[in-house]
Amino acid sequence: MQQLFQHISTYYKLSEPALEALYESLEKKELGRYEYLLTQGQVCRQMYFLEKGAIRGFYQLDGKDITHWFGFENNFVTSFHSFITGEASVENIQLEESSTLWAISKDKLTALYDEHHDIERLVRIAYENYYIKLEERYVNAQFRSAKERYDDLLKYSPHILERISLGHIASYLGISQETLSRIRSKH
Amino acid sequence: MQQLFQHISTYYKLSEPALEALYESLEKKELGRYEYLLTQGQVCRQMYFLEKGAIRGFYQLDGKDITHWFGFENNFVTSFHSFITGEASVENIQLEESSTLWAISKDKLTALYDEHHDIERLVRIAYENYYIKLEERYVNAQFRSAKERYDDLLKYSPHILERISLGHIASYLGISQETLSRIRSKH
DNA sequence: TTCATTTTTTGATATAAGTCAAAAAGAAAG
DNA sequence: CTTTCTTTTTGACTTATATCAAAAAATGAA
Repeated sequence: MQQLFQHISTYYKLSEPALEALYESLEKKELGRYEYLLTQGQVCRQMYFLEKGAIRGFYQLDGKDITHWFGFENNFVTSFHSFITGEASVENIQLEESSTLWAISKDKLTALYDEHHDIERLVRIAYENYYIKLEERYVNAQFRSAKERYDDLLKYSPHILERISLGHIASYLGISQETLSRIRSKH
Repeated sequence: MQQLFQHISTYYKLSEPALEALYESLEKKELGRYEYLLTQGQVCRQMYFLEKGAIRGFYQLDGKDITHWFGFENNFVTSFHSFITGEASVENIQLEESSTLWAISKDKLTALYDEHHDIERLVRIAYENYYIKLEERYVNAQFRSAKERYDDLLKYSPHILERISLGHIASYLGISQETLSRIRSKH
């Protein structure tokens, strides 16, 4: 919890009453490796803050898993599409490591927006940051070669390489596992 | 202006005083084809609402233009990274058609957040929507073939095909112009 | 209309990356 | 330690897409 509060203060400094209300709305979850936070078809009604651990989001395409994001310490994770629209999720969220999370329901978060302008500000700022990160990821993914994408990962997100299996990383990078293995073998 | 107000009401219904304050902060711009809203190296201090026209965002890679987004009627456009961080932009924003825009400066928008909680809510909701649209675009871009990406564009954004030159569309789809031409020739 | 410029198409060839199959290496279980 | 199962690597081959070059078509100006 301390860690969550520490992290969100890098986005925006909440007032004491807002922090207190937020505290009241959060629920701690401890889950083991390979457990699911969400499976496709469900509506995602929770937003999670990942205090410790690793998580991936993936969906099925032609019978294969496509991993399209990872979450680690200090990340907010949810199926954004489902959480925002209230529609059934097309993605699955699975733990890659045993993890400690803080969950808040959409209803409680919505209520907090009404009661505390600064919580809505914090979330607005968080969305801004998540938006530009995604935009960067998009540009890197679409307009660069497999090798360049791997080199970027090595440079900017080496923790992913240390904690996630090659198959999932290859999928995340949008390349085959064999190609990734070959790229890697030529340092 | 009517159109902007109409459009934002699909996100969230603002109070009368908020609408009035927003009205006071907007500035109308009419620009011609090929004019620039922003060139790389500048800090983007404005957010634009595109009432009528067409716009593209692109950056330079190995001497070539890479078009990574288009804007049309009812879109909010800016260099999000630069606007949000205040850093110099790596992208250029150029008009594809003569356009009518409404501009708001970051300073004025920030002031509006303080004065009107509901304007911050509107923007938070807009970011949510833009985030999930970008996420969809990301998944489509990275995990599908050139043909599938083109078919998607044809299905979901046919207006792009009618209004934008093939070279820019190919760049947007992350494929060469020749390949796009060949895909298209086989209906 | 005619000429010049830009955009799109077509052809030949090269290359990055995928697929299928099997071997090797690593991790887990008894 | 073996045995088993999973993950990673290697090899041979295929395929999608890029690149380079030139022709054709479209657009725009005079």
